[in-house]
Amino acid sequence: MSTDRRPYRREPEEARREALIEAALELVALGGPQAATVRAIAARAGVTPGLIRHYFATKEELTRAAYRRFVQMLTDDSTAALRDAGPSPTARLAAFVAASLRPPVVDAHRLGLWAGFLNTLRSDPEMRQIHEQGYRAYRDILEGLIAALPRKANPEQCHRDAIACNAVIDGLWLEGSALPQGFASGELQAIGLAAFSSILNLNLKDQSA
Amino acid sequence: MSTDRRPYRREPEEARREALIEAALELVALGGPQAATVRAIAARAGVTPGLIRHYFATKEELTRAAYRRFVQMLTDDSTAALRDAGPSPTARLAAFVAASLRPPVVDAHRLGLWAGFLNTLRSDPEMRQIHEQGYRAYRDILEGLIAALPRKANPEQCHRDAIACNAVIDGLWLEGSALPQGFASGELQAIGLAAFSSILNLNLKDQSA
DNA sequence: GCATGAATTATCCACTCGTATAACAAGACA
DNA sequence: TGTCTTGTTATACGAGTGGATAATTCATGC
Repeated sequence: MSTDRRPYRREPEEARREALIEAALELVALGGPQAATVRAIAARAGVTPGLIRHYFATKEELTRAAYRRFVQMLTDDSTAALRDAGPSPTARLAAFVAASLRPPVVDAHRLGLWAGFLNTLRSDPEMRQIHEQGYRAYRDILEGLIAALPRKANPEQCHRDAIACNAVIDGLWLEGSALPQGFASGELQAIGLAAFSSILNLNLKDQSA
Repeated sequence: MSTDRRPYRREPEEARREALIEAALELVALGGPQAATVRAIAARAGVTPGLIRHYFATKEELTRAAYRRFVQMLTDDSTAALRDAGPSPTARLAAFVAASLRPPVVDAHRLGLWAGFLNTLRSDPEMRQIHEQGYRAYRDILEGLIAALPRKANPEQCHRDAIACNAVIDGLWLEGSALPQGFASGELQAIGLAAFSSILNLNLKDQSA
């Protein structure tokens, strides 16, 4: 008798983990954490449910890995712009801000993810820790860029400025992600640069890459 | 034998509906939609699960009623400040902005609610409609306040300004709600008023109530 | 070819969810 | 005080889902 078993390919470990994490993130973004069931994740990743436990001891572990990756993505995409930026501190900050306020960082999908995970953080302390690490890392980068600016400002001032600037980015990010049609191309970045200029008392507007 | 049945009081219809809606909102805020089960809602409202169907034909109906109330709350709390504001258009706008950027509108609880409902909107068209009605109502109020300002601006300009100003409020709201400790008392409102002043090219900062 | 372990299949068990219904009693009204 | 209405409780169902597991099979590198 023919056992019509589903054909499959053996993938390298990293690729599989990757695919599972990716699938989990997509599901959370689309339907919240309750949509990211083991079965749904497996289906979306193109494998069968049993396989998940081959790579992750428990579903929580997968969830955490997914969230870790999400947080990482946010900072990575903003930081990537720094590589191509010149040495000028002003230009580097401008590039960072601009990158944080355009796709793929600004994206409805990511907003959905963010919202989906938000109240997961309340219950799971480990998730919360991942969150806070990521948040701090992002703000530290921003604070470093601000501290390098050619202006008179002591460390405390830089710290407070970083908090305010971070708030501006977060707010604009939310707005741009929630209402993609509300802003013309580049408008969000222009608003952000203007706000930074006014907070930091210098001109970033002509520095954007 | 003694049937130790739970003692209870008969409440007026409105009070019960109110309590159930309130309980549902609290649960969504705390743990997302998946936490707002019929049983949990009933427990939090101090009744037994069966009662819910006495007031709401289905759970969806309760969920929608809850969301309707949430959306209403957001605009109501901002609009309330208009009642005590003077007749000056500038002062009225300032009062509206300030009210939108302080508790109880700015509140971690409300952010949790907002996030919890976000990806419910995607699946349920009726929920989406409630959302859009509420959003438009809010922005219409804002646009009305802006149109009343003593300045040279045609309706199209007012419309675009309203969108931008709305974005500022939303962004700051998010930021203030997510990081309550990040802002001193009144700081958020000050930032908002400054941003409005710059967008609308007039001075709102000395108008706040 | 053979051994290895990645991937499949099938199933379990517990639990939760929303819903339905019948019995009960609180409070209004006579 | 007695009776009626209906708000409220209690109980249960039936379906479905959740994550987890154990055994089986076959793709692949050596």
